[in-house]
Amino acid sequence: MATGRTHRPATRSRGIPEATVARLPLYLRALTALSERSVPTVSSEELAAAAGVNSAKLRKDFSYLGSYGTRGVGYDVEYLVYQISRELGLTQDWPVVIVGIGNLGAALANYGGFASRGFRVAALIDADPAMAGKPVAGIPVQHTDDLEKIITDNGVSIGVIATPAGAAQPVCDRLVAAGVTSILNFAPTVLSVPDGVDVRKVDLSIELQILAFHEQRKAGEESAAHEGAAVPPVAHDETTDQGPDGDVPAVMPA
Amino acid sequence: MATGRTHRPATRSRGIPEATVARLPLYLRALTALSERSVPTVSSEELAAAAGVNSAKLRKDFSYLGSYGTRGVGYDVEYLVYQISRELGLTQDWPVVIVGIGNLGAALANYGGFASRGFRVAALIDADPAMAGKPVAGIPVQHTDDLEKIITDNGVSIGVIATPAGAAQPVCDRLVAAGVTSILNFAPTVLSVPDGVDVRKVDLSIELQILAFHEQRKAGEESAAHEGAAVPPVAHDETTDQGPDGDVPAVMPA
DNA sequence: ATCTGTGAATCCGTTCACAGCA
DNA sequence: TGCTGTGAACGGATTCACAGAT
Repeated sequence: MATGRTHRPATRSRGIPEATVARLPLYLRALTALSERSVPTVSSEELAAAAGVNSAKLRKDFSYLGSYGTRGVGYDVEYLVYQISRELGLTQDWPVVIVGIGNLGAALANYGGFASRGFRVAALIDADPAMAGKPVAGIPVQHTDDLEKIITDNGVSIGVIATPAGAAQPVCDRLVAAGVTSILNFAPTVLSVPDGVDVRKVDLSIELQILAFHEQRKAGEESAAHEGAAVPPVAHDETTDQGPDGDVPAVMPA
Repeated sequence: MATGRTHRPATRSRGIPEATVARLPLYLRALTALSERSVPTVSSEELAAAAGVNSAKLRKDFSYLGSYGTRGVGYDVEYLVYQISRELGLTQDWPVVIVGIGNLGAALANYGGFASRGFRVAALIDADPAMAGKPVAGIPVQHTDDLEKIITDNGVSIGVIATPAGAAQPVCDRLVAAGVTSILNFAPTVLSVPDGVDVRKVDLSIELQILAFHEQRKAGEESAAHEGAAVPPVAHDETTDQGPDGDVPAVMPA
């Protein structure tokens, strides 16, 4: 069939599985690297290796987007970059505000991955009056008082919260009230938001705790070859699967 | 080496599902807050609300740890804090090194959540000689040349990589060679590591891209009330479930 | 001959609903 | 009565394995 159009099987899926959505950025990154090296096509096997997943998963993922490959050959790199970018909504440019310009907020503001992928830091906001006007990453910090105006003036729909835990929910409420519908939360708090607002959470201490769990298990296994009598070293998981995706992070108050 | 086998032995009760492990830190945080307010017991319903999950999931999660609740009453807060801490391996204290002391590395070093939860920043390492000796968060930065010695001297098994993407794999290799077996990677790269080494990844631009996807979908739905004829607005998920919708992380061998 | 696309099988996690105990 | 603990049902995600396209 003619590739190149949003072939939309009305009967079924307009829904790409969440797990697949979470991997698209991974594929996109790998493809972008190939594109920069002017590689014209890539097989599912090669691309999967570059993205850190297995090829069956990758092909299944791509099958949700449509039939963008060529049997016997592989995928056209440029074409796939475009299709995935479009699917992720990166062909437009999303203004983002960062609230809470402490160490982490500053790091985020300076993070180059923003601009390069469809995101633009529209404003930096902090509650400390002493910060107001000070440029961070070339962008002057604005005071929290102007939050609502900043959001509406810039048409911001994505907000990043990098405040201390205690400030996160109030900030979140104001962002949502002003029209933000997607939030990336670095504060170690469970945010409550109305229906229709997405929250993703990044929590450093949680990630470390998960690592500690596995670390402890490894240490225990070294000596504990007993217990039960039939517990092989269980080398954890098999394939090169790197992705935590989603959670956790942190910023902690005193 | 493709088909990595790794039989997963029918792990008995010692095998807590990954998804559950990923939530334990969440419960622990909520419980710690309750503990600080001297709340003696809590029901699955209350604790679930505080952690941002539903109560059935929480009870199921706890059932993997053992029967720590009292029917008709709830869970003893202090006891649960202890049990979960133990399960996560937080009753011991884990020395951690942070490699790459740029904006992000500094933010991580300053992050209070470390010390408070069983982790101790044993050293900060950077490749820039100009940084050497300069204290960040009260800890003097050391040069990459001494990486191996620092790891072994401090018995470090958990490393945090906050370097630019290009430096991540070489740093990772050196960490692993020196004895590190768990890595938290903030660099936007797929790391390859030998079997037995855990890698978790935190990637800001990926999180934003996932948000952009949903954001785009929301925008599209506003006007597109057609298509199919039987596709209700599907307000994403129902309950304010903050979890990363189910993905779990990572372990990856080479 | 090679590599994609995908049904079918399987695995894992979530939710349901109720039995069991305080 | 109230709330935990858990088998069973369910649903989503991963893997398998092969049909189909080039």
